[in-house]
Amino acid sequence: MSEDLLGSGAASEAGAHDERTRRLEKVEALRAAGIDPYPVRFDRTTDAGALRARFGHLEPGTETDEEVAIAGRVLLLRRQGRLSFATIRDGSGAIQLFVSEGEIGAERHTEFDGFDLGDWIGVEGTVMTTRKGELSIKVRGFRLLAKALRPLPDKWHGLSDTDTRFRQRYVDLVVNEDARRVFAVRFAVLAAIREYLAGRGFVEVETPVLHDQAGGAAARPFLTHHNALDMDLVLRIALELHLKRLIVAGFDRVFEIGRVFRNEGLSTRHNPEFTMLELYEAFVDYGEMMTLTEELVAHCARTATGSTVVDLDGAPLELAPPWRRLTLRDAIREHAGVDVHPSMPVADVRALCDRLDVPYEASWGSGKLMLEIYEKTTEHRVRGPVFILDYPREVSPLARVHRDDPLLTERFEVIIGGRELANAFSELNDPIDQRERFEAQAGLAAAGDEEAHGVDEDYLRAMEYGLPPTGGLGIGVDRLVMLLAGVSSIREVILFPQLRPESPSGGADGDGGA
RNA sequence: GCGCCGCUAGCUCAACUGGUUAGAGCAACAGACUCUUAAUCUGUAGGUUCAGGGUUCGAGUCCCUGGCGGCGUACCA
Repeated sequence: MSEDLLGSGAASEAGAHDERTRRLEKVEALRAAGIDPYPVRFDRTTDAGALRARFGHLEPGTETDEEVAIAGRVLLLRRQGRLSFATIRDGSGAIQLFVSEGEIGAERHTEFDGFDLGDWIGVEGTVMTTRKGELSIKVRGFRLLAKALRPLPDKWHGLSDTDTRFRQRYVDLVVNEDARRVFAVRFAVLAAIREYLAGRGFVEVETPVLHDQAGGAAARPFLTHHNALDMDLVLRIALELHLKRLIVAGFDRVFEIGRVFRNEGLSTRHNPEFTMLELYEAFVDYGEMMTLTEELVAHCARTATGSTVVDLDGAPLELAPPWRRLTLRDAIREHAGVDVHPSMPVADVRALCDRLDVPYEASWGSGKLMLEIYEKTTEHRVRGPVFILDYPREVSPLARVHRDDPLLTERFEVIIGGRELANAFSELNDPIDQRERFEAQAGLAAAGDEEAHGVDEDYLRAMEYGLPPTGGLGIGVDRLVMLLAGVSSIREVILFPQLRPESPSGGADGDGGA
């Protein structure tokens, strides 16, 4: 009978076949002996972390009367004749099992030794420490909770092949301590953001992922289709326009932490779906957004890592406020040695681009050229943290015109380690101005710019009901986590990053975009 | 998209300038062992060297095509 079992699943992975076969035979043997290898539940009384917290300071060689039941995955087995040690781990940490033949008898001890690395087991016994002081559970009873059929990777080296690590993240997280650490940082950052914003009166909301029109950012969207309505939809590329509708509705402070989707290339800094934090606060301008940003990031750093100092490219970087504030114009002056302003004639700015070796397109105005000069000469050299202020109006269709300069907007980006971490502005709340900006964007779209989008009439209608003065902020959560966890690839902070399909099937995937 | 680099046992890695039967640790299997902790010790088994083609007396190694990945670059308000 076992032949059928063996033939079916493992055929494609001949290498693992022997080990898998062996374990399948154990499953059959257990069933034959009336033992369910996949029982329905196990009632544990504690976990490894709680035991460590409570008994972590027991003297070596201590025996207690504390009876516990605990469950975990077998990670290490040290069989030593009539005494066995095992290390199991649950969600809170690892703990050692002390399994003595004198305690449970030869037959049960042999059964215990039949467990394989990777199996889930539940045990009961008493808390003790070994002579060397290792906190352990002296096992009185045990049972298999789930038989693992596949062997875990090398217990010391773990998995190193990045492809396998990302495709089989469930294995990566079992065997690679650093992967677990990075995601612990991520989850702490998310909790810290919510805690900080809740403390300041922000309400967390959820807005649609399926949009009938892309907007709120410059990016190519993913396309999809709703069958019942027979209409094409796009996956959102930003949270912005719905959140500002909610400010119109009368929410003073809202935020959303949500997935956005951009149909772009993959890199160490880009995944096609990623997590944005966007927040909007009525009656304030981008000045308050700066204060909020530096406090929020410092709070996240403290909560998730215990310090406001992170390692950036091998050197410490202080994230505690206040951060330097520098206008875009001054930043360019500082790093590129030229003075640019959107009021300059296009020909003059083009001449500067030529001099600085910055490529450009004929359709670009002075504002876009200015931004391009910044991005090519300055941004990647800024270590930060620094607020870069006052971007050209031409490249900021949702930001309010600067109070002192009609060609600029009240907008800032946060740069840390040469990368954009946040983007914020005093929101544009003049519906007439907004319509003009949308129409300019629509013109670009009509001219072939696939990242520009058309006029969002419903958003304009909302604005016509009155959007109060508002400050808005967007933070790339994945990049924030990268910074705080000290990793250089966005794939390290996304549980299941986008990869090519595993099987080289005869792909009918000519153009993924459409 | 383009360029460079990589892919060897289940896992982590070796294999000189193209040269004998592709090696080692972990995992596995058989055995010893009641305070180990990457347990240790003895023995055994385990390979389509990513795939396909080519050059050569001889290919893990050189060439071509393809697959997957990494890095860089392009793209990325």
